[in-house]
Amino acid sequence: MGNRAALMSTPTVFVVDDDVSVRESLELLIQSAGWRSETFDSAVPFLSRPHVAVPSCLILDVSLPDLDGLELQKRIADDRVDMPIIFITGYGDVPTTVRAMKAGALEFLTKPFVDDVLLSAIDHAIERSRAAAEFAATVRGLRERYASLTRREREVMALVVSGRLNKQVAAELAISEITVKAHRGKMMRKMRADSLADLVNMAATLSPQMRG
Amino acid sequence: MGNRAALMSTPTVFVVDDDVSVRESLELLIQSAGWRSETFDSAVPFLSRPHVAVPSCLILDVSLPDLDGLELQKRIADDRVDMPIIFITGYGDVPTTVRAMKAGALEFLTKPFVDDVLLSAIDHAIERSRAAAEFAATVRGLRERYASLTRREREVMALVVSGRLNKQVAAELAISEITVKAHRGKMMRKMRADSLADLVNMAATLSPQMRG
DNA sequence: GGGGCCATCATACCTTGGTGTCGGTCCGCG
DNA sequence: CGCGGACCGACACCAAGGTATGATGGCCCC
Repeated sequence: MGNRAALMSTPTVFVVDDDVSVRESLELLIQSAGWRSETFDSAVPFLSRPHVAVPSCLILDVSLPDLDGLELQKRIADDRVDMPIIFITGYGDVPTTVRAMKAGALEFLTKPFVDDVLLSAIDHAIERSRAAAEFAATVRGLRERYASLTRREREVMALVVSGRLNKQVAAELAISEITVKAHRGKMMRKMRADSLADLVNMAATLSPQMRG
Repeated sequence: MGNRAALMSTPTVFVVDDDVSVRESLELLIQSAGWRSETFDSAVPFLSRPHVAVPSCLILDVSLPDLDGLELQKRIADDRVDMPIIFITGYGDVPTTVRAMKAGALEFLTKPFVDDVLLSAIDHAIERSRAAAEFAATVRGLRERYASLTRREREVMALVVSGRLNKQVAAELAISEITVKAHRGKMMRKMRADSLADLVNMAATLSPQMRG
């Protein structure tokens, strides 16, 4: 138990702001609060940085020399779902704030802000990042298993989770019931589902990917 | 089919704003777009108005004489989940905007705004209201059925949706398997679930209420 | 041509789920 | 006190799920 904290990797707080004095003071604040920090003076270098495998968040200035903050937010929306964004800005207007929040920003702060407000926002962000990463990993695992199914197995799975009996599945696919059982068994093993309830929940989590 | 539109009740747009000229112009705008409208000069009278049974939304001024807009939003958050809020304000500041959006506001507009922007916001709001009302009705139905279960039936349901076999349920509850079957059958009928898959989905929808 | 994968089906066997009927105890309520 | 409901359980019976073994044929690729 003693070295568990040492083994856990430290969350990273990214900062993208074109003002060097802001970067420096934020870096100091972040590191003194016990997180790792990495700063960038514009969006493009940040985008080319490889992803990290630890909980993280992004403190992002709205106005930037290359891509502005909202653009950057759009770029990483699909890409890094486990990196919540905290916006900071010198002169914030309402429409920009609304756009940022609608696009899923966790927080939107105007400079100057109280340090504690930012620190607690980071706290929340890291916590959310952790949860999002965990969920993403689950979904990734499920998608891999689903991808390993054959077409028939997928068809059987879809009908089974919708509550059809083997007999009905057989009728809808115009095959015999025993064949359905074969597909079903193989599918359950591939999905590593150890009960129908399990499978239904998996399908619910997967439902966005199952349609596409 | 011909009189179906006539039978469908018209969505209602509520307006709470202390400026009479705003109320009047909004009323005109809303009604000319084909919706019903009801206006209030402050929060309290609005709160005492009975709920409507049609899709609806609320156009809400941030600053009001009695309860301010954010307070009112808090009050109706649990109460009227099917009434999305569109904020309007003369002098909007960023922190207020953030609070409103975090609390689930659909839109936050600063006066003066383009009519079309508001109209399309109302469109979205009504659509969301419709969906929310439908979902709420589903949940209400499920909760009623769940409430009609006896304690034992609920215990059996919880174990069944977690993937346990009747045999295992019997062991965990220290009763015989045949009794589990009896409870299970009665529970399925009461819940109007016609397959295990069905029940698992119901339980997923109900899960917030099942814990509490 | 052979090996691998997929899909199909069959036979046989066992487990699990589901229902109906019947009977019993306990408890609370009018 | 009697009634209803919850809870428990047994017997019987049938439907559905699950697995093992084995076999056939199509297809693709080396």
